Amino acid sequence: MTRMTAARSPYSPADRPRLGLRERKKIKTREAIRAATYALVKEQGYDATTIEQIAERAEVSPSTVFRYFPTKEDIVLTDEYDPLMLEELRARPEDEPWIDSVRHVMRKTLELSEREDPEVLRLRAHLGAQVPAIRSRYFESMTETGRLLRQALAERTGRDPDSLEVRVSAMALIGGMMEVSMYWAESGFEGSLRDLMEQALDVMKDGLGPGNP
Amino acid sequence: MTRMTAARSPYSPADRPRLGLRERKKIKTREAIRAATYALVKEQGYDATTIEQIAERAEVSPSTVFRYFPTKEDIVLTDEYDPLMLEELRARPEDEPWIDSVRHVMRKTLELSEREDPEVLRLRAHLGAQVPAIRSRYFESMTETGRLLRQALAERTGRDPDSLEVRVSAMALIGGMMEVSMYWAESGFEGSLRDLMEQALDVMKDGLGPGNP
DNA sequence: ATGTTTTTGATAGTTACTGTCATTTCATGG
DNA sequence: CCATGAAATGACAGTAACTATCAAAAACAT
Repeated sequence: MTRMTAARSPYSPADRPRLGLRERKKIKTREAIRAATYALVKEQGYDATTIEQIAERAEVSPSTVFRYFPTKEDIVLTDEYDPLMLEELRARPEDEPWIDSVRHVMRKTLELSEREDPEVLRLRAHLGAQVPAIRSRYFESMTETGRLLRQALAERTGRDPDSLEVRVSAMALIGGMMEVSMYWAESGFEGSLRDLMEQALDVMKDGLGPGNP
Repeated sequence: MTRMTAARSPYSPADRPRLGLRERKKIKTREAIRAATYALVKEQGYDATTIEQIAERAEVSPSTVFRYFPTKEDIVLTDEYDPLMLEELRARPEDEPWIDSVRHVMRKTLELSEREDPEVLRLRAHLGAQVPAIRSRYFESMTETGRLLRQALAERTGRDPDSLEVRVSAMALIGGMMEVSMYWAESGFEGSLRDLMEQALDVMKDGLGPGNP
């Protein structure tokens, strides 16, 4: 956040339109749609909430909702953490074991997410555990995150990012992370997600061999 | 298959209606729907194929299609291997490392599947790689398979099947297996899926640690 | 053959999503 | 401040996957 390169703008120092009215409105609309969705979902549940209701509460037309989000699931799940994670990942030392890099990146991302909006993280995990459609989309988006991982893993181990080994390792990790989120939601959000995630990483690091302790 | 407890039936030994006309028709309808779907998908692609077309070709009404399969994706993906896998898994020696048991079970299941219908396995992998909706459903069904795995893993390692460790291990493995299928499809079905799967299991067994070789 | 139960098909409805086009809203140069 | 171009919006019509309901048809039991 606050990553807008403020840099000397052509405007006088104090006042800063920075974003045109159009852009600001777009952001507001996006937020309005998301907020409306979160509220309605909390009130009625996900399935019972229709796009029409969301549009009404957000004071836009249904068309506009679809213009901002391709699917209903995306309204709940869309975020912008991937680029941040990538940045963070690149910042890690070259010789660090990749799984430790992942650990750091995840920790940072979760911290950030929890600081910005602790509700959302929980709602997502909860819906991911309950609603199949959401879980699916959730998995898809983690798969995309997994692609970033492949890149990093390949660089660290000097292997082809498209090799079976790299792909399987990355995806196994994604699967594990996914399950952590489910576990967290299903156990009523006891304990911190970060701690659970670190435990999970320990398990996977040591391998799924014999008595993987 | 052929697990129907044949036991002394009230019929004379030679002739065996065994399944009433009703049951036989149901099986035939089911197969007709599946066959129609596979054919149409091969001709036109998945998205372009509608339930109406499927119904028409299978010579049933759309209602009936939905009565047999809850979703379009299920027509493509539904199978009955899970119970077989469970059986197979229980047959493995108690003291075998669980991941080796998985290896054997997967090998057997893939052999069987390839013997019964080599086309289907490929079509599924292909669609899983191409069509998001199918991939999602695919993942869901593997997740269910993962639950069986949890049980077995727990028994072997004397841990709670609902513990984070067990759940993460099982799901990581599922993620890895999922990726194997994608890999296979994306590389044009080169090599045998079984070999790829075994490679993947080796990778995961050794752990996702430092330079997981 | 007849009464019962199961399966089917027809029909109507809901909802997520797509495509198109006219209208409105912002941006910009004079 | 206004005219002109560009972007965003809303209204509308359409598609397709599903759901629910109910009467007709098929299989079963006696």
